[in-house]
Amino acid sequence: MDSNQLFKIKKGKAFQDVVPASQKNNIVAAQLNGRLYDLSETSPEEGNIELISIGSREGEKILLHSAAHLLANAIVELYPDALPNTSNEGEDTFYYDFNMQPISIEDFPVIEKKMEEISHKNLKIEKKILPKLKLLEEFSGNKYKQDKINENVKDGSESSMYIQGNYKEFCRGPHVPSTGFVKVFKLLSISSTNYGGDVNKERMIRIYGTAFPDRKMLREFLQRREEAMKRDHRKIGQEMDLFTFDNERAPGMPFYAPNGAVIRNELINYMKELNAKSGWEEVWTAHAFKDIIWKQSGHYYKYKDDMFLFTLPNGDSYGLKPMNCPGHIAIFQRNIYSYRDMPIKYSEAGTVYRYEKSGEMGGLTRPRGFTIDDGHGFVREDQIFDETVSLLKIIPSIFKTIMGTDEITYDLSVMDKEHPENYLMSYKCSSCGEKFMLRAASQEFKCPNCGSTDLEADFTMWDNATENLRNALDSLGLKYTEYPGEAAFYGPKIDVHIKDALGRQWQLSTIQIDFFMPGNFDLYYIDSSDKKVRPVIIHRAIYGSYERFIAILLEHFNGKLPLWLTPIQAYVIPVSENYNNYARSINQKLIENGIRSKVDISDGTISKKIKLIRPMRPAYIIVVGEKESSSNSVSVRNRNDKTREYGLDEFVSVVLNEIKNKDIGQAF
RNA sequence: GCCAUCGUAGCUCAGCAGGUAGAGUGGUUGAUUCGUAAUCAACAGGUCGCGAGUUCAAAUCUCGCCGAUGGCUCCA
Repeated sequence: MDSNQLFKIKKGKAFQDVVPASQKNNIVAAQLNGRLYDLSETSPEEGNIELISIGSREGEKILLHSAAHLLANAIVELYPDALPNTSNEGEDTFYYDFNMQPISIEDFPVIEKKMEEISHKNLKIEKKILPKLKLLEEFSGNKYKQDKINENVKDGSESSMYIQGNYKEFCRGPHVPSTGFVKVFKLLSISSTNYGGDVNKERMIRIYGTAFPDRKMLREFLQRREEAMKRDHRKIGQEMDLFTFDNERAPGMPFYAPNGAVIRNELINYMKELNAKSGWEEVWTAHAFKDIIWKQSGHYYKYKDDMFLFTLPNGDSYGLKPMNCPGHIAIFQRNIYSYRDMPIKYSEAGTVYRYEKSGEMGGLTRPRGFTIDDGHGFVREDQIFDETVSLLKIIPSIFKTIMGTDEITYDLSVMDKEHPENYLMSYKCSSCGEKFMLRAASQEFKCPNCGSTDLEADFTMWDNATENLRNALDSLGLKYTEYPGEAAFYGPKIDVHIKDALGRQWQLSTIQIDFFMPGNFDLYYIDSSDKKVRPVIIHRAIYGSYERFIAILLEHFNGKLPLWLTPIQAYVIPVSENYNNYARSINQKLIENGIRSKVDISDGTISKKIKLIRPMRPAYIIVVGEKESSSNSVSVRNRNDKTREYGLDEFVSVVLNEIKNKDIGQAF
């Protein structure tokens, strides 16, 4: 990526006059005091400006943005009835929403041709400042633009409009100086959306595209895209024979075939190990509960449309668990606890069922039944810090071990103190002194004891929990971003994101503080002065869900999982029938050593067998014939198609070591 | 739930101006006994997602349903 260059500018001078002649085709905008300007604008003050090159991060964004406008320009020329709404830019792509007749990707060539045409004309992109009323007039035929103007421009004030040829756009800018700057672009896909993202409003057509400074970058982008497609976990899952879906009889429910069950079980076992080390005790809870528990937990009222609910012939109403916490709470409630017993920490590979709407499902990433590495810690308020630290210590090491990545980011979601009514808060009644909890936005705002509405909010619990999460992050020196207003209504939380091999961010782990459930279930422990005290629940998941995590791992590793997770660790092929027995004995020896091995004594050539087994991504393919059988050795082929000879015992120990160390790469 | 596209053999896909299905691969059997990405041959495999309609005739056209994919919304 290009770096931007610094220049001095005087007040009132046009930015474009500062651009060196040799750079005219490369510079798209200027930045002064953190604000971006079009090159055609004049500087409001004297200062140092940064010239934004088309290849820089900001430049790319401007390019994508301008490409979106180029698309809209082409669309209105080709489809005069089309009403452009709004555009947006992502990492490498842009989209533009239109209210227009349905089109398909078959129309792309024509649209792209029109875009090219406009680009070739190299129309100047001009900025015009107009008063609000004038702007509304300019866009009188487009209610979307008018809405946008009304939303963004105060009455009596002014804003900018951009003009390229006959096309005008209400926009803040900046843009590239002329349409000719957008010369390498491609339309990618089409989808639909609703105006303002509101399902009740009219449907819009969203067209996605991309643009780059040069052809090479576009080509690379398309290759990366294709690679990501090839790595789709559904495709890899089929090639490796990991799982299947029975769309007719159990839509949205993943079924693990033996190979997939291996991966799942290895991950579960690893989590069990980690839980044991950090004091999270394994429990097990049932899958079906009478609906009273979901009514008590509050899930019923909020999520009943998204739950699997059923009534038996005798009238009993049940629901499949959409969450594991009530089950863990039920276990917690079997006993009475002293403050000395706390924390009580339960964990379970807990399968939950959520009736995701038909369009919301997707492979393993969004199934209707999935298993969470769920944990619920029942803790004293003063234990939040320690428990959070302990989780935050373990989480990065887990992902380092499994995925080999250090690229982890942390989000701290806290309450929006301007709007305490959105959260479950402690209140003290000013007239009777009663203390209680209440979520003002969804409950009647009055004292449950005397009915007074003179209530005093008490932020202590929230402040304390938030401070503990913050301190936990700080004490480990972890960088994090704080998001006010993003907390759940029942408590603050920390989310952990991992970047995969394709550069995508995934939210995996979560640590949530919950003040709500303990109240719903009237949980308590006995403190040192013999009083009942409400514990706080810490919800935690590290992988998130096994299904989603497996999908992420498959795409991250392109199916070539670390050996300990690999379903077929060794695949033995004899050179001919004459060596079937030797091949069998190798296979047997590997299996006896706990290595997942298979032997292929079917009729066929080695080449063919290798060809057919490769998509299954066995870690090591072992070919044996005369040479090996006479020297008790194996010829081993790794996933990079390199081969190497090993004595049998040596190979076994190499493999066992690789498994034990959970190595990311192969032994050779 | 909404919009778009799609649903043909275990898998990948062809057939769709309407005339009741075809390839490759996998499977089985036989021949071959083979040194690291497809040995040869024969055979078996499908009520063309489900249901209705139009028609003498539907995989093909129409409608409804069920599913899948990409988005939107949602994601405790």
